[in-house]
Amino acid sequence: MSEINTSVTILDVAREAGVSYSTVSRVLSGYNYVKDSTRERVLEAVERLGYVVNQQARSLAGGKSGVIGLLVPGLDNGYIGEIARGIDEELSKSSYDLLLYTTHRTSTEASYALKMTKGLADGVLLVVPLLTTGYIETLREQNFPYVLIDQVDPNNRSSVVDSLNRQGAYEATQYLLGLGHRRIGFITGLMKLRSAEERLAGHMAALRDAGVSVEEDLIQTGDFWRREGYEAAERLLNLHNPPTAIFASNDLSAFGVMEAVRAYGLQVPHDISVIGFDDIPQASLVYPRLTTVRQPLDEMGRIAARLLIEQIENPDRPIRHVTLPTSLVIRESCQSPQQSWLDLRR
Amino acid sequence: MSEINTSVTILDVAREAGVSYSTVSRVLSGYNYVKDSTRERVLEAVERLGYVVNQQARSLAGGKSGVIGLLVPGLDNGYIGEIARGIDEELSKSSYDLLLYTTHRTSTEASYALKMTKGLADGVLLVVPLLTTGYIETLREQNFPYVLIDQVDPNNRSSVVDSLNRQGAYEATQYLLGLGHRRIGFITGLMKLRSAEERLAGHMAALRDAGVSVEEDLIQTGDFWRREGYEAAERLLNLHNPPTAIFASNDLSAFGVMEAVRAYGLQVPHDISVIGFDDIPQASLVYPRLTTVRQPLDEMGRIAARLLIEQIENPDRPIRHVTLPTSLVIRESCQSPQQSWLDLRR
DNA sequence: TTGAAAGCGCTAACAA
DNA sequence: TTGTTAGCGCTTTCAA
Repeated sequence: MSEINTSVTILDVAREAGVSYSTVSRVLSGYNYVKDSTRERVLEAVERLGYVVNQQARSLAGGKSGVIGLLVPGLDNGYIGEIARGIDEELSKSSYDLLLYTTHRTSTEASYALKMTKGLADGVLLVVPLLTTGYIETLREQNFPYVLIDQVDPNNRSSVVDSLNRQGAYEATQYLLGLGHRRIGFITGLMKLRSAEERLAGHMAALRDAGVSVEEDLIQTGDFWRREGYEAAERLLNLHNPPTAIFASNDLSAFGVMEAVRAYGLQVPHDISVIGFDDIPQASLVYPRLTTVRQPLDEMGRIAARLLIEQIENPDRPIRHVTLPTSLVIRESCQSPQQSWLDLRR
Repeated sequence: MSEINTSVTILDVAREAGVSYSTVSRVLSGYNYVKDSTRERVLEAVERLGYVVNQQARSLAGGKSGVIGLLVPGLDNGYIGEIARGIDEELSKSSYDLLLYTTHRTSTEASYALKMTKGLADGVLLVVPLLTTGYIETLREQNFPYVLIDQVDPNNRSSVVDSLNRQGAYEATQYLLGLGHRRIGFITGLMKLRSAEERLAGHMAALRDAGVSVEEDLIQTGDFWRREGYEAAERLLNLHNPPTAIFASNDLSAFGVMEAVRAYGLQVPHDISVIGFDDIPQASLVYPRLTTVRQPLDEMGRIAARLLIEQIENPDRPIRHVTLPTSLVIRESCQSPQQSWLDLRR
């Protein structure tokens, strides 16, 4: 290996400034008991040599990395992007860097999470579906700072930032009922996830409270992805007596629904109303613009980042659970049921 | 899996396995000359103690961090997201982790870039507008691996992955001309950037080659953002003799154009055709679906990541410049000019 | 206010 | 095939 390593270390700076290298370290880490003239000389030397601190060494010696880990399933849906934006925004106000891990549904979350605890990161933000919760326990036992975003620790022992899924879904269904819909198709999310469960529960509760009976056929299983949304919508449209409105458990699957509706030669919202959940940026770009339940994703990210930093800098802080409100964003994908296309076909 | 304990080091593993700790190191770094029985004993001890390697220490000692830095302006446009997806996909096939830096237009790129060279990352991917190129020189001088994405080193001494901006723009304009448009508005990108320059050049060339005279009013300055797209479109629509088509230098500003057109009570494509550049995911979600020049962003990310890894693992590799083709994606936002709304108003 | 020195956990010569 | 031993660049006692 013939690399010329031109890297300047504090030793060089020390020599240049004519002080010991621990003094340089003190100046650089903002230690206060340094004579002003010394500090100045050191800073000058730093400048002159173009010295840049080596983070690795600093973290190894100091036990802190200045890095916050973010564990997400992948980058391929607006949902994660919004959360990441919020996190990034908050971190840019601090001195923490962001180390991004995508698990790509390979269920290696646990190993990533543990890797971060070993020096790589000072804390970790988890947006990962908790399919296996074992490592959460491990993080907790090791007293390693972490915050869950949009998911819940079944044991209620973790800091969490989420939103009122159940209530959001309740309001969405209420809205559809208010428009006059009685046959409402519902496409679930990935039912292993708490949020999916809660959205379904909110929907059912709204129906129940309105005295509308629940038909099993109208509840179709989805997984929060567009494709499943499409297919679940097909199943709904193929029913003997199809719904006049479809509530998809997130925007991505709502897009799939809209596609399916179009593929059936029907129109949103004239023939079928569609409502989503999340309000990712694309929701206001699709045609017709999607009516949906807004989850303040970016804010969830921001708050989670803030909680995490607090926890890192003050380890005794008790865990916190922050739940943000959702809100119904009414756009153009819903209307009162018209004379049904089904009737027309009869 | 047995319980994980943070403070387990290779020393503990060595003791547990009854070998020296360098032997443990050998086993863990996949060194081959280890007796099978020894390897087994070590691995067992690792398992039993729940040992996880400390990356910081490993990188400090080994001179490699296993991290690739990604420097981007921000996460708030589909463009970066697509590139990041490609990068992430490629990295997930390797053993590199991704450290994400967003500069938030604070022009601190240089310091981030240098920070990464000091142990934090083994190489860096830059998607940042090169407003100041000084640090690129520094990277190069230090022989630190880096690859530029969608931007060009004016000195031609860097590895680059980009696409045929000029030709893409040429084809887009040609397409509009083919539809019969003669008054085509053009909204530039941020003109400090090479890509913006090239797209304008392609547009002009197509006009010239078709013998269509260029009117200065029809070229409006934008900055690749939606808002400027909107405002530039307004300026075009306010012209005494407005265009029948608008070519925006990227999709984001094309969305702004569509909004402006709608705000003027006009319809895309009936009254005004709109064409974009990039083909970010949203382009096929807007209404009408946007006709645009596709840049294979995810592939650019993938290739850049691959080039970077090659360069890291084989420092003598010469720099490379990969230029990917663009392609016109015809959707629904363009049509032949109709009897103009302008005429109607007269 | 400063310097000396002991690590942080690991890799990689060099010996054995 | 394995052990010994320097460091990697920095932080942080402990003394002075």
